[in-house]
Amino acid sequence: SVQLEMKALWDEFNQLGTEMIVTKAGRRMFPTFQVKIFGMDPMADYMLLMDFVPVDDKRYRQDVFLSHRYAFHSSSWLVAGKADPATPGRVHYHPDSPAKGAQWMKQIVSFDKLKLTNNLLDDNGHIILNSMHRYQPRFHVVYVDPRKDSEKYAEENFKTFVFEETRFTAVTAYQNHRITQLKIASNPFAKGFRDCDPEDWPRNHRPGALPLMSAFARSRNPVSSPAHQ
Amino acid sequence: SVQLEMKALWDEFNQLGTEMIVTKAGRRMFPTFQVKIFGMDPMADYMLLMDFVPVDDKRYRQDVFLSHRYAFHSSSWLVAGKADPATPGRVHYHPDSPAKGAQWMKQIVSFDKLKLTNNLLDDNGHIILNSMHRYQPRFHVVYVDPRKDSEKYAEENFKTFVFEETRFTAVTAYQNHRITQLKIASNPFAKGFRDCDPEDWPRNHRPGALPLMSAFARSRNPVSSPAHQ
DNA sequence: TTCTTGTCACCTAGGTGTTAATAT
DNA sequence: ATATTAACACCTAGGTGACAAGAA
Repeated sequence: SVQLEMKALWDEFNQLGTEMIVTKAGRRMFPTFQVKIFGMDPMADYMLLMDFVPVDDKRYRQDVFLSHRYAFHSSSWLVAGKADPATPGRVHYHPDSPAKGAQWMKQIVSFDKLKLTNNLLDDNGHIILNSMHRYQPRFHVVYVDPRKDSEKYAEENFKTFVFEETRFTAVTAYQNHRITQLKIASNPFAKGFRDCDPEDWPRNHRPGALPLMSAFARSRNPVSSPAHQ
Repeated sequence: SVQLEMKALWDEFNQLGTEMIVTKAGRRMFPTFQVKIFGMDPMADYMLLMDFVPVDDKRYRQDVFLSHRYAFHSSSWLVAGKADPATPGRVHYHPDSPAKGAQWMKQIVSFDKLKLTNNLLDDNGHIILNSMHRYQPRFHVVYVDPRKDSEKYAEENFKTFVFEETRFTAVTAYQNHRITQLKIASNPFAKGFRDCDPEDWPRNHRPGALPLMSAFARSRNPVSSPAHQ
């Protein structure tokens, strides 16, 4: 059996409609797909892998409010038509594969090397997805059968686990501002975009440090760092 | 068979008398011990590991020149007496162990997670060495015998490789200034101490950047970074 | 005196959302 | 109009030798 790690965080994202950025170079997922595994044969070899299947055959587009004179981006999705041609159905093997059951079970298994791309010609082995389409991550456990006619037993030698709360829409830029804010609040690498962090602010506060700029005041050129200019 | 990577660099260090820093928290080796492996059974499982054996039973001390009025640190070593009591003889398993021969052979095997410490009570699994003592790194390949009476064959199921050019003296601070300079010149993480780097200086040069301070002018307190103060 | 320790500035390496410019 | 790209400031995480202070 398999237990999804950080389920509470996944639920929070899922409630808003999770979005995952895809880039040409490949982008990690956040939250990272992580699981605890139980009930393996400690001595047997297993391969662990993930793939991503379309949730439907639709293409989405961002919703827009039409006010009296202005248009506002909404946080909901409209169906924009039929899905684009399917992407190459790649899989991502956990880089520790193959390994013994004991190895897999003794700690959380993290797919933090997995990257998503929208580049159909990607040759880095990343997972290729269509932007503006919805996907369901799947987790597969494959028992490495030592018998030499193991192909015959392929059907019974693997097991698939699906956590619906990990569904997401692939995007090249966030569509829902609340998703952006939740990513900023929960991903350590986005700490630079937090307007304040009540949690550990007094601890880390250095009196002379430059104040964090608000998201609105931020712009690229006018801000110069004295150490670099 | 096994081939030492970066042999030219190891030779250069060895000619000067390689020194490796040991710290309480654990310090990586530089150069890193890396090998290419040939002739494994691609389908069989192997464990790869390293250990460190004393080269002799001596303790060393730094040499000093006595000039007319002053004493200068030399770059040679004097025997200071008999070795201190032996440290716990730990081994470091390559973290990918066990893995198939095919996996090990398809790329360079790097022991960059291995750390050296002088803390006899270390509980991070690091290699414990006595400072001011000389050591010979050893590399071991263990075939994981599938037979259930595999203990009987332990003798024939492993092979040890020794590269004499990887010998070094464990130190808590560098004794030979030329070793320090070679480390600075060849370790990317020490780039901050290079006085100049003719190789790619024009490329990386930013006109407004603070100039690198020379080794002599450097001191801790008078230098303040405007971004942090 | 000689060796060890802890802290520091300065790096490498790479993961974030932002933004302006460019496609479509 | 909407979607994508590429450069960027700002982080996390952690590997360097220098240095001052401490220990033996």
